[in-house]
Amino acid sequence: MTRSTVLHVLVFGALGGVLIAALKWLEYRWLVATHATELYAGAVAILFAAIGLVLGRKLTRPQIEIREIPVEVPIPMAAAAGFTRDEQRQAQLGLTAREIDMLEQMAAGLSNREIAARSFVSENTVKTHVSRIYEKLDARRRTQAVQRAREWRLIA
Amino acid sequence: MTRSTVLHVLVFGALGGVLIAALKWLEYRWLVATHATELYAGAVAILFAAIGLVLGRKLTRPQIEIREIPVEVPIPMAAAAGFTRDEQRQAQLGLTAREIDMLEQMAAGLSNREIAARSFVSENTVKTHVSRIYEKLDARRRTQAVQRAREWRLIA
DNA sequence: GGCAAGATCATTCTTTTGGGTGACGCATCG
DNA sequence: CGATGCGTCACCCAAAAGAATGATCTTGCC
Repeated sequence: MTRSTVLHVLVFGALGGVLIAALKWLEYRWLVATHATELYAGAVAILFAAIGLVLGRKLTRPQIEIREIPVEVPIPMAAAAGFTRDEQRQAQLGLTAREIDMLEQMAAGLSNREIAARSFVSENTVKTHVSRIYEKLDARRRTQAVQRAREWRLIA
Repeated sequence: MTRSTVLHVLVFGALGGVLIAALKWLEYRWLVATHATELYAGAVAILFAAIGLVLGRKLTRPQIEIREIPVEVPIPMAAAAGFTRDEQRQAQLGLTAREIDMLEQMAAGLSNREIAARSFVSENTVKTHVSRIYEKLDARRRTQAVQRAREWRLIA
């Protein structure tokens, strides 16, 4: 194939393309001329359908879809792990800090001996404290004292 | 006013109505004849606008409007004042209902004698139960058993 | 300085608890 | 029917807890 041959092919191709385009253009003109009303109606239809669509979206109230979204709610400290000693009542009952201390260890399930060891005092001392605690809490037993102390928010 | 007068009024009124209606009809015919295209276009416009509207409402996804509405949520019993026994662990430890029963009374601060009286059994029986509880809870003291039972949610 | 409160310790005595063992009755289950 | 689990009860012994009393020491306060 020579260069001129290639050129010819390209020229004829281009001419063919132009010809087809021209024919299509004429056909289009004829279509527009003969079906003007239908085209007009079509255009109006499309336009108004679009307008209707937009209006339909914009002007109608948004549909409310009730959906429950789980939300993390911070649990109030006081209910979770927090504890506040009722110092009011503690003072009112005349419980000393040391006694509250003993009380906590009693509640932890420690024996007098164990408390004595941990507190670096004699077992007798612990017994004295414990006895006074009973008096103040009006308890007769260890478990009762612990229960009362809990109930009255003197210990956690 | 005589009957005939009334009749005349009615007849003239009717005739007038018919005349007006006729004139309107002619006017309408003329309007339709001269503005056929506009009317056609108008009708199409209205129709398609309606179609667009309907489609816009029906075929599009509903607009979701996320609106957070604070809702009063009942605090779960378990967290508020309620208590749920860890029956899992209870079974796992092999604690019987009777033992839990005793455990609760121990926690209430009752002595073996008191528990015996309230449960209508002998003090010895209570002691047996209590001893078994200690074994199962791996406790050596009353207060310790109560503490463990609380910790493990076996009692309130 | 002296008083009151709080913490410490001891001694004595009683009560309660806890450990160990054995036994009986009653269901349930394989 | 025998095994097992549960609830019941008893007896003995040891340990822990509780009651009562008295004493010392420190600290804060008037």
